[in-house]
Amino acid sequence: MMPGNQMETTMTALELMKLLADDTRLTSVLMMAAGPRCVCDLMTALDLSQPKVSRHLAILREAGLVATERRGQWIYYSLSPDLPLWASDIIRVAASAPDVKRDPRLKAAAGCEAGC
Amino acid sequence: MMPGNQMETTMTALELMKLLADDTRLTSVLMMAAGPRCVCDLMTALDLSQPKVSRHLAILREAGLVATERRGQWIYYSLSPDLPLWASDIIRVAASAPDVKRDPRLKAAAGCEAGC
DNA sequence: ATTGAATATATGGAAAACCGTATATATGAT
DNA sequence: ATCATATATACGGTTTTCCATATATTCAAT
Repeated sequence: MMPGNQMETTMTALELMKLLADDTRLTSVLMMAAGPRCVCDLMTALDLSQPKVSRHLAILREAGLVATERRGQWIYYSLSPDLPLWASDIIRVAASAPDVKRDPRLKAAAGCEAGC
Repeated sequence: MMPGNQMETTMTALELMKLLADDTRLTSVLMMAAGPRCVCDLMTALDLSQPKVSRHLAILREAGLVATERRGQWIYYSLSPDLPLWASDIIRVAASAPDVKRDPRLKAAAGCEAGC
């Protein structure tokens, strides 16, 4: 398989809601909405174990919500470039919810603070 | 307790996603976005058992997403009038997803066809 | 007071989701 | 070739969610 491929081009509203109905996945997606993130970015920002982050990212990837790009030693995740407009709109609006704007985990600057 | 009260005024993005991450609840909410619906409306439109609809509506009500109003023999559910804008925006955008627009269950005219 | 219709809740079980731990793979450096 | 780092997956168990069935409540009509 070539890198940067998309597996799913269609997505239902229900499927998107299920993907976003988990704290790890929702917060990861909201971080990616501000730019690509590698796994260690998310690990440190969300203070979660590596397998946990990786497994949830795999779910997002298999659903076609996020795309991956390898850069040397690590892999960057970002929102899929061919997301339908309604889906990226929902993510954008969710990012405007007060509790999200207040979330300290999302205030971390882009780029891995752990030096990875 | 007085009728038409709201129990929860705050809601997080994650909580909303969890509420919408179930087919019965999502479709019910999308139907209510077009106007108030009684339980029998939803039962017939979605072809679901009464207890199933009622239980999911209770979940939406307890979360403060929907409000109820009794009219004689039956009870109308509608989107809570004091939903934050971001939440109603997400519902509105979800209603624009292609699979939702195509959903035959949502094409039923307002008002109970079963004559209730 | 009884009945029937509409709605709500309780209960037990099945299915799905999530998690921690352990292990595997892939890359880059020595 | 070996090692360290980054990431992915497999496994077993726990928790959560969902469901079907049965029962309770509430209102209106008689």
